[in-house]
Amino acid sequence: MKEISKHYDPQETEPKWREFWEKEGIYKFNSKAQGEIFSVDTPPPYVSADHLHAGHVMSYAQAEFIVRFKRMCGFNAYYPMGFDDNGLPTERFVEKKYKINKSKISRSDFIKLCLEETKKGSETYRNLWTLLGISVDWSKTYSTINEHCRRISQWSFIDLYNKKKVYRTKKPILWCTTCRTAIAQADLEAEEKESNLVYIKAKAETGETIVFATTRPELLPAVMGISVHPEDKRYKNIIGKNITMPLTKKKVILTADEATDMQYGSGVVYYCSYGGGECIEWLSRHPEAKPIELVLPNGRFSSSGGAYEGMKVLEARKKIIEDMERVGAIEKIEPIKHSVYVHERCGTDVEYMESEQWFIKILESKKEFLKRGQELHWFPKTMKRNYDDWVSNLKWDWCISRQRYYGVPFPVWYCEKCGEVILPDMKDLPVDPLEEQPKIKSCPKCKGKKFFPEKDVFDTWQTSSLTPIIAQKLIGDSTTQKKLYPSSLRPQAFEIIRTWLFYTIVKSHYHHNQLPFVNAMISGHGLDEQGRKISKRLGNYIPPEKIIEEYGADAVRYWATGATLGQSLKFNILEVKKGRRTTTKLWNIARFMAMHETKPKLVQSGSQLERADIWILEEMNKTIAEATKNFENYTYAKAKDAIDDFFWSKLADYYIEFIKYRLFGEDKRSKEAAIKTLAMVFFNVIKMYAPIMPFVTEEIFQEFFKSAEKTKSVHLSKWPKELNFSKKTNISDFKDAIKAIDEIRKFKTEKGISLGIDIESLKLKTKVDLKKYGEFLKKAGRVKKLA
RNA sequence: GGGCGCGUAGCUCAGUUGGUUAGAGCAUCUGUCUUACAAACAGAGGGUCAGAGGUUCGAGUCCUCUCGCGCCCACCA
Repeated sequence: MKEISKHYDPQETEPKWREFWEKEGIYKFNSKAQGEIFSVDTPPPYVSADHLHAGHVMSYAQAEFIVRFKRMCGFNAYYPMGFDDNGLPTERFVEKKYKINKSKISRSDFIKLCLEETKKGSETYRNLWTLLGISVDWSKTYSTINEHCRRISQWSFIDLYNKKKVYRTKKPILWCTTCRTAIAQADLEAEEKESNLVYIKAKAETGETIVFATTRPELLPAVMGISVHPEDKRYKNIIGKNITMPLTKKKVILTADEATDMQYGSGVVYYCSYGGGECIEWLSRHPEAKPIELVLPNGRFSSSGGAYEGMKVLEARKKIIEDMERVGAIEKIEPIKHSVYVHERCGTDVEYMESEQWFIKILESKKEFLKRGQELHWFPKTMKRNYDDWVSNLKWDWCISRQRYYGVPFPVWYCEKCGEVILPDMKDLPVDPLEEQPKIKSCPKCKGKKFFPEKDVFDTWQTSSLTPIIAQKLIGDSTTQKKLYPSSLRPQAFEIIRTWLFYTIVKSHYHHNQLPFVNAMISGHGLDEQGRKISKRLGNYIPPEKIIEEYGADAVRYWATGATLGQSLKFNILEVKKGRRTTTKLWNIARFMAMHETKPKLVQSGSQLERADIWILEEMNKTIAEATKNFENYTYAKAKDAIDDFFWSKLADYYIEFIKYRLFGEDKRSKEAAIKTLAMVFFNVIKMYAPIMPFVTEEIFQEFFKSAEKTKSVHLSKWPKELNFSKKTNISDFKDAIKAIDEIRKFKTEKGISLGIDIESLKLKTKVDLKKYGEFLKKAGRVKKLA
């Protein structure tokens, strides 16, 4: 027998198996392989996340436990990998990294930089995922900016256009003045901010002074109207009268509007274009009012701002308050805290402005989306509430056009003469209308011959909402394609339910009239050891590569297994260390087993099994049942606990001690039964740990169990089933024997006697059938006489 | 303001449909190099299960309220 090293060293073994898996294509998808397909709609991470940390590791590892489990259960796993590398996240990243501004660089240079960063980013990911042993099929990858994805994204747009789910219109929209683009409701984030509620005095034509309160006094030049509640007695007599604004001297009519809250401020509200969603709603009830374009796309005041032209919003606010104070138009200023919407990518206060944009209709189908949410299997169930809340509260159709550079272009031209929308042929996709002309020679509507391109690009989610289709179409043959949609599993984090998950359902509903995936597994966040969010800014993380280098990938994965689905998990170096110790322990048991040469041909019949053997086999069966159930429910933390408990406390601490006297004894039958049982049980332990710790289990499998199951890798071996063996011997009283063993151990420990030393005699307090267990207790407990 | 989740040993958490002295790991203390493992093993101490009230023969577990923490959502100008 060749020499087996005494210590398990992940640094040495892990690279070996990484190469082996890659070379042998262990995780390669084979459409002709047996087994039902289990397909994963892997989250394509933003490649702009150049600082990968434990949080990333956690969320991807968690999904991966399930894939490995399913693979061992005989499913044909389809586990591709994607990278989300277009749109604002990448642009923002490049802008920050190179300190550039979109307006000061050419579009093509900018895109070039983005592509470079994208490439670097995906390599960073691939390296870490490989280190971690994430079992994706690296021959099935996509990036959301590549041709494959552009084609599908543009196809989706045209299909929705044909289905009348997409429209273009000019209306007030959400706008980010920093990113200089329209954004969608899902891109908003509420932020609690300090502000001032300014009470402004205005003169009514009747001579009375009327006071209204606002947090946005700078929008005074864009005032559209002013309202009170129709029942408000204080103002009844001046409804319908002219009100003159201070400074601008602009006159508006005081209207009655039921939406006005009599209790808030002075009970008078002024509406301007646009102070917020409420102004837009008010406008829809008061068509007589005229919006004014005050804030320009760059965040500065237009000429409509008069004296404030060219100022940024906050400057103008300061100045206008000063000016009003000077003319005595301010009654008082109350400091308040209120939540304002900011753009989640850059934190800028969101403006509302009128603009022409493309939208996907979502408001009209809320009910259908809620129904889809009901059809979906949520893990954990409570996450559905999150989705329901979001869908029910939607207020805007999905704005998909972005006035940006780096993204999938709209496949759209317009007729110069009549403005007709010209779309390409599906077969010509993807197109870049900035680079090419439409194939048709003249406008079908007006026969015009000149066209101009749509310059906007898609919202990044317009493409990533199609990942199940993108993944499906990576496979060529159509028979397999059919089996790949919908995906079996969508693993993702909770904070993108309202975006990625929701938008994917929208698309699938419109395109295919079905769910895009059967199960959704929602993970929480990885936090730092104090429970704070991990971020580059706080620097509160150790690079995962460092941790892997020190403790091994298995150990890091072991930590990640500890999370409850949907809940955040604090990073805990002690758990990583525990993982490391588990690999060592597994290795040691393997060595022990190998000392007693055996082939895990495993247990044959019950006749030669002794009570301890039956006990451990029954415990093993319970553990297999428990681990299987929990992996199936995605509660891998519980699966891990069950396996840990069985392995450490039952197998290592008891069973091995129970059989030592037999392994070193004379009775060949008894020895054989013990060896076989040990091999059987340990083999199944290895298999059960395989999804969690793929490296050490592979090492042990290749070294000791290869002959037992004719597969190339433990990861292609069969997930353990409960073992059938003769249950003729009733061992329900074996727990008394264990209690007796405990008593013997306690006795020796308290006397300071080594457990390895035989003692002369002991009178047991534990009630145990000595006729049955006397011999066993004496030998396993190392006591010469028992009473 | 609404919703969801959490609050159990010094720390991190398990506690299934309510049922005997509330569990684990780590940490602490004591002992042991036992023919796999001292990166281990054996043992010990440690908890008014956030607080109050209620239902019940019986509550960490169910109900109500209070306090604290986290998250999601919400146009109050």
